Amino acid sequence: MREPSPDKQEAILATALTLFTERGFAGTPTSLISKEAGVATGTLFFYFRTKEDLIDTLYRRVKSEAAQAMCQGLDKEKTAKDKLRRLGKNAAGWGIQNPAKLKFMEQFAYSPFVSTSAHEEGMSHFLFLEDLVRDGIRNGEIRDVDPSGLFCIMASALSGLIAHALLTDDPAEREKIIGNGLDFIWFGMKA
Amino acid sequence: MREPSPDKQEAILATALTLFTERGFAGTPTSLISKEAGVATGTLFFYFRTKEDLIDTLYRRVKSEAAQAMCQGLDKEKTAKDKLRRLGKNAAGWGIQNPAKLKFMEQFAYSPFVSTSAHEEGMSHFLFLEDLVRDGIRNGEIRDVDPSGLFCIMASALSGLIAHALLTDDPAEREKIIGNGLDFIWFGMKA
Amino acid sequence: MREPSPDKQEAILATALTLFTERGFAGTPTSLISKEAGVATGTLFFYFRTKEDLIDTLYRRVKSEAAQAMCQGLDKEKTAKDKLRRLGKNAAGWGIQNPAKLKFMEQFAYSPFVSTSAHEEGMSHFLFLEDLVRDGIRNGEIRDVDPSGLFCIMASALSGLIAHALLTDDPAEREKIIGNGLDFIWFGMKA
Amino acid sequence: MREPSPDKQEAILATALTLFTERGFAGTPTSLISKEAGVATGTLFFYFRTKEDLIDTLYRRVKSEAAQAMCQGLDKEKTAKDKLRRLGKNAAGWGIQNPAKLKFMEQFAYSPFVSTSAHEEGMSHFLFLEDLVRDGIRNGEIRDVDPSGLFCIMASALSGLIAHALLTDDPAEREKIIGNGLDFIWFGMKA
DNA sequence: GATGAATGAGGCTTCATTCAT
DNA sequence: GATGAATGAAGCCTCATTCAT
Repeated sequence: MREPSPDKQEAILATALTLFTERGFAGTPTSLISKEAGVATGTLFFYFRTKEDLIDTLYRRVKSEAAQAMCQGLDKEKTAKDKLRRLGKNAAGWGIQNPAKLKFMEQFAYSPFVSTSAHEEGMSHFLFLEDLVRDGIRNGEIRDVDPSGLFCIMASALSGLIAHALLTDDPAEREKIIGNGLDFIWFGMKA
Repeated sequence: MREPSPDKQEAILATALTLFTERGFAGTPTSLISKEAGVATGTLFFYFRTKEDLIDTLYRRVKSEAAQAMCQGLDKEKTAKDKLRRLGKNAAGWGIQNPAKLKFMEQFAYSPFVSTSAHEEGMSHFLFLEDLVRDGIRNGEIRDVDPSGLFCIMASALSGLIAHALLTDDPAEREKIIGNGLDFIWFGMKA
Repeated sequence: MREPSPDKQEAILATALTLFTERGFAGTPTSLISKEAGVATGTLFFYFRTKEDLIDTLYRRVKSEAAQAMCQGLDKEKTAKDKLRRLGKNAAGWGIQNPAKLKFMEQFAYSPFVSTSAHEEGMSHFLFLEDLVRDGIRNGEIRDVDPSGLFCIMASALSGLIAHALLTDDPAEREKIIGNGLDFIWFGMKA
Repeated sequence: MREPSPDKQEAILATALTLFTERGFAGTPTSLISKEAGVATGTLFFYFRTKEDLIDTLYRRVKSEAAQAMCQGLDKEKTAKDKLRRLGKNAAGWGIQNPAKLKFMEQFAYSPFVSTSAHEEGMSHFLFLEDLVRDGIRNGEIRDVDPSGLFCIMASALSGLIAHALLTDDPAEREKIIGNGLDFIWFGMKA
């Protein structure tokens, strides 16, 4: 029990995720995090040098987890259309399963509290998406316009879509919303 | 803004806008705002009861200004397609002219520092957009799916588009990016 | 009363002097200083940016005051012998009148809590003493050896002398101790 | 001292000596001492009950070692003059060989971090010096004034002398400085 | 003997806000 | 209206010390 206990570190991270999304970064005292996580003040600073270090670690993790969730089964799809649809479904599914993490990502995507390096690392996990768009253009499935622009809009649209899907609790309706949203995105992109 | 201004309230608002976007809300002491605005500490609290009151006022103003900018000449357009295109151009144009205000809006769109009432008031200026989508569906120009979903994705896509257009300094290229982006959105929506 | 009140700053300095000598620098919380000085926590940091700034200011003041006290009437004396004796009496007199300041000087003379620059400034007030020794050597009153060495030993001896004189409360005995001590120093220096 | 040492207690003491003189007592966390000494945090507290206990032990040791060094060959000298000169040379020699220990002694001579009892014990090793002065007075070699006053000034002067000798690296010059300084002291004391 | 994760009191400092002038 | 000295609650973080392993 006195060996490095991943439990405490995990408890701190999980608590911080919730509190940061609920109350914002500056609105969440480290003392509250440690109290809610059931550890002592000092313990938080044993695992994370500073409060910034804590949110940075959290940001990297969440971004990385989100990226991984989006990739599931992506290589099984052949066409760009299918890949994008699978991607969109993965993203929507993950976002709906992990609304706190999603909200955290959106809230801190432009936050000055997250270090530049963490922002960059977070971004890096999603670069493959741009290649995906590029490939679709090359083989004629997707409209031949600036791929980074397409990608950027697609990402924004997807995020809006998930946010909207989260407004309902009915799985069937969600399914429909997501389907319609992915149609929107695909019609916007296809050649 | 950094010179002794005849209108101290405006100086405070302008300075706060810049500093909040550059350093975040909690990262910006009111003392810094008053110093940069060239007024005394107490003066800020004469015009704004609290720091929250200041950001709230700012938020309402910026949202309202953005909404007004988007409406320019909207009633001159007849079809939903033309209305949406005009709208998109207005939005992109305003965002590019006022990047600080745009960044401020995005950064504080989900911020707990802005009061719920300010958020609601901000949102209210954009409700007419949903009607616009609804009308388009009614007359067959726009795909017949849940209008609020369409609107939500459209807004997100537009925001991503502007952010992307801001990355370049070349007006011609911007024009092209915006054109492509508006195409994306229209193809995603049209019947 | 809301105009810059030298009273509060002075109260803080006086309280800090006492507490630092009684309890050491690190042993004295800033909260204790402000409480004893009758001001709020924040007031201390309004007048002194940091705790280090406070001790630095104190150090500069005390050193400067001590130096000034030692110079009193020095130019009225003609010979090096008389000058040194007057100097020694001044020093002893000041030290006995201001034991807290003296203790403070000794305690923080080598302290890493006082900045190098404050140490240097403090030292600078006493450089004239070395010239005094140098003059004495030149006119043959003082032994012709390295003046900075002589000065250094003289200063140490003087400090030990005052510390010893402070052990008694009887003014007459003090007078004798100081007289004997100054003899010691003079016999050690004279040609 | 910085390699894994067979004797951890000694490693801790040696490291603490250096760090305390370099950074002060309060400026040196026990965690830093144990890290630099190459032991675990807990190990320090196995050998020393508290941080105060550590500095106390160190103080007693250093004072005792210094006293012992000063006594070397003292009984071989016959006259008070010779005894004092030998004493001075011993002290200067030791101080120059052990500048860290000397600095430590001076820095903590009045420190509230060192317990009263350690201060007293440290002082006790030097009491024989006062007897030495007393004997010199009795047999007419030394001026007949209060012996404790003489002793006190002598000690201070000696300390200043060593500090001054440490400023140069040239052994020959040091020799001269020490010689001159011991002359100063002797002339100040002799009958 | 030795380790180092865990503790929590307490330190320094910031900063929104007030109010006498 | 405007000022800025003054306030004190509250935040982040350090660090001496413990104790299960």
